[in-house]
Amino acid sequence: MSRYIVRMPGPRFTLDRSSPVPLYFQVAEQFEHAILSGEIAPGERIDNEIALAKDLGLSRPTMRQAIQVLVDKGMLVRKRGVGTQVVHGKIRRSVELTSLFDDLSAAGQKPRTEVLAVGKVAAEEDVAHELQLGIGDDVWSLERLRFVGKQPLAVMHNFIPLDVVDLDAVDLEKTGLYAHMRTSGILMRVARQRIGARGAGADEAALLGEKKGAPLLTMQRTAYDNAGRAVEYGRHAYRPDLYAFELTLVDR
Amino acid sequence: MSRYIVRMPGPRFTLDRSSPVPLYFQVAEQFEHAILSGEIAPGERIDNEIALAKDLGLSRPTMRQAIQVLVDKGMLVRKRGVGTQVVHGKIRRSVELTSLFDDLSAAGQKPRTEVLAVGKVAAEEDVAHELQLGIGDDVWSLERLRFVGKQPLAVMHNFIPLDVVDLDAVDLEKTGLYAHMRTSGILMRVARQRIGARGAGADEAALLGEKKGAPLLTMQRTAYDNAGRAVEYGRHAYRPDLYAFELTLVDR
DNA sequence: GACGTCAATATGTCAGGACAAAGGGTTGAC
DNA sequence: GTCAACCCTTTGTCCTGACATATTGACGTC
Repeated sequence: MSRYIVRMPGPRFTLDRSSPVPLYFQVAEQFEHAILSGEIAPGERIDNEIALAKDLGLSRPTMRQAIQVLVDKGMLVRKRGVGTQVVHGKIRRSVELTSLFDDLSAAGQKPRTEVLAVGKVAAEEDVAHELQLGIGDDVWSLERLRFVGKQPLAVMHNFIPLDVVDLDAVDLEKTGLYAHMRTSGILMRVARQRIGARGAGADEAALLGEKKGAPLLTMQRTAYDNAGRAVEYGRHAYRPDLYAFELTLVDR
Repeated sequence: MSRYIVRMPGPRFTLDRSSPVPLYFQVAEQFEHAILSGEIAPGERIDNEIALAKDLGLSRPTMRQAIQVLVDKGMLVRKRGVGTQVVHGKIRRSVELTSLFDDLSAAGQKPRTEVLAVGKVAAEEDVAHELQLGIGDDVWSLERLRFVGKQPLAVMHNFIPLDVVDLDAVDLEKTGLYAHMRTSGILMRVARQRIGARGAGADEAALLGEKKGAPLLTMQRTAYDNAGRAVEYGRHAYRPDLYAFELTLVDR
């Protein structure tokens, strides 16, 4: 195993060329850590690509690729003729292709799920349209109520084509829908989301402990796999006092 | 001017090497067009990078860069050992660093803006915190009401540090805040958004033609420039029957 | 002293080549 | 007939090298 330790003006970087982790990614990771820890301050300029590449024993394209990762994350900004500088230390993780369950788990909370109904139903027009099926075709319908602590947080209604997964023998109160789909070999690559708001219906209000007509945050999501096949369509409603969507935008 | 016309299995691509537009971008644009027009169908596999590069008279890195642009947009998916295929023909433009004004203008609508109040106010705690200022420091405060057609769509309240722009001599009913900031040399590169919902207050309700307590879609945004300086903080409320946020997520 | 010009600097773009790794299909042994 | 081993295809990673272009600051001229 060849292992280089490089000393730089600011941080110390370690490269492991025997690792399966790509070199550009190793560099990006350590740069990110140095920025997040404040070792490199926002506004500060980092060394130019050529010098960095030379110091680390890398080629310039590889060094550029590493920097590009952080530029895409919105942590660095490049300016031709000037250099590359740190924009902002604490970038929140951008909205990703994860579920509320994942989000809460990552936040260290203990989400609880109550399955209200699972079964096959005939697809209504909008469901059929989103899932690229015919109207009236059978699809899985899954209604769940999500709690955080003891408080009801969201009602979630998902529709899934029958040939994507089998929901019969699954304990969806424990695994989470997305986790189950992933372990079933369904790889979701692209999703379209629509975030809006509306007043709570009577049934939703009862489930969420709100009054009828109370404002709810809504999200509709259609997820597609590698082949462009629609594999999931969900309509969710969140209590706005407990949940909001955060995202970081980067202009490129 | 050298101009090559290349014939391919599917589409015909044109490269202009004398153009200031980068080659990889020219290729990406034409690929995108071919996909959006349906010339290349979703699910279809495109030629491998090496063949494409050869056909177009480009190097493989340049060809890869072109494909990468569309992968980042979520239109193409790469699989090692397999190939690159079209995921989804109609990707909506992802949420970008633009304003509602830009969005509506692009959609061909005629947005109208009514400035409710402009002036300097002492920053409250949350405003000061978001803009990295001291509590009580003077900031620009701008309240506007946005119409689409004759219908009120959103109330927008923006706060801007005094040293970023001068709002006194500006006709904000015509230009739009973001457009004015751009022409003032303010380049916004990163923004953090938080999307939620709540009930309308009495004043908002009156402005938007809704009842008090009616559900509103809310968005808070803090925008930063190249140097990581906070240049704008906005609190907006939208009528949910007229507006929603759409975004496309790509898992990478 | 003001202004235009030029050089230094740094990123942007592009070429061409090499090997590694993953996925899928084929072939072969049992 | 089944399953493992092998090979082919294609993308992933990395290298060296070169020129273009935007920005800044220094220098020189007027």
